[in-house]
Amino acid sequence: MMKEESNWAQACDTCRSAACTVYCRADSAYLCTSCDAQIHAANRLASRHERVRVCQSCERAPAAFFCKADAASLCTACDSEIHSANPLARRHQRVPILPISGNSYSSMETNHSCETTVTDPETRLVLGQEEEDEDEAEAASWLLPSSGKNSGNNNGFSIGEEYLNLVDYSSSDKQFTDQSNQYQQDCNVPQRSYEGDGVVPLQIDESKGHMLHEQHNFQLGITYGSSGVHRSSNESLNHMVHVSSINLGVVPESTTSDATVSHPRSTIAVTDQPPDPQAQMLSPMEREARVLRYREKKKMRKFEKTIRYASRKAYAEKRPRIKGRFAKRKEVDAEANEDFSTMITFDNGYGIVPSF
DNA sequence: GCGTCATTAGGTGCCACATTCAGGT
DNA sequence: GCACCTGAATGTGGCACCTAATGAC
Repeated sequence: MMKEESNWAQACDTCRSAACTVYCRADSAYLCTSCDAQIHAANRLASRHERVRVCQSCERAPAAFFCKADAASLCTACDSEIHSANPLARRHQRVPILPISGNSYSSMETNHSCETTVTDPETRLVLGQEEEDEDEAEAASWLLPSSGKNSGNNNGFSIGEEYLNLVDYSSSDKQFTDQSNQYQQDCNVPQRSYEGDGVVPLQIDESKGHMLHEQHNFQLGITYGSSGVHRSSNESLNHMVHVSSINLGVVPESTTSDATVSHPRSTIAVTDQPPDPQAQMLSPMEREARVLRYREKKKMRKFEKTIRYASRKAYAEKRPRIKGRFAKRKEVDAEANEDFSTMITFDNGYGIVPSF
């Protein structure tokens, strides 16, 4: 398939002028936000097309997972690449990205922010557009222009042997989502475990939750046991909760629970197509460079701390501390008095009158 | 529906400590 | 190449108090 020349991102199959943001499985087409909204709002049938967000790293393949720590949607290849880089990255919790259906971007918002839930579909669309514009601008800053990278439908990473894993990964991924769905149906809890800040699958039976996470990790090619780094799912999850909530600057709000992913189905088949041969031309150095740029960008964007209440900040700054911890004013006063009396005694010993 | 009061959850900065990483031997 | 040590870098917990949100009336 010939694509319009673009230096860095998969072009929209419809307008061929904007970078694609979603992949429509029914149409087998990569679409930009506006075309997606236009096409899938045309009629009821079209509105039921399932779309998945395009990988934010390579921008060339449908995203399969959302990394909560990095706040990024990643295709299987990028996910595997990035999260096998180091032990810390391995701990990032990723959840399967559910397809978007209907003419809204609610799932995107769910995946990419924990901000106030917008119920109005039109407003959602606008917000989605703004977000996409930001994403596009962001992507331009870290994606490398490389020859022949806009000619395929898949991710731009050389996968080679990895692809073999990904095929299995992809097929088993469906198992994963099917099991997840089955459980949700059994418990009548719609997508509870994918809730905004609720990184920990709160209501999942321990054995099932463990099984699901183990399977997920297995699919991602992550092995904990052999290196003695094995952690229980609870342990790792608890760890990730803190990382994600602090490092991402995600501020839980009262409306967070409303951000539940609402897709009735969660079938994911994002690696159906074989990898684009040209996309495999990227050297390991280029891949690493991309990953590094991606991480840098995410770090800059997400690690900024958000101050919601300046008044609280002001109080916190004024608040007395003992070894960095907030201290009770009484204790501080008592300590100050003790110091004061000690000082007086000490000073008096030398016959010096303290001047306060 | 509106106002008042009580209760509660969560946000805030800084430091000590823990953990991880890199480099040297 | 491996193990061990050391210092640097990074991540995390915990504290008290105040405010916003929430519920009851």
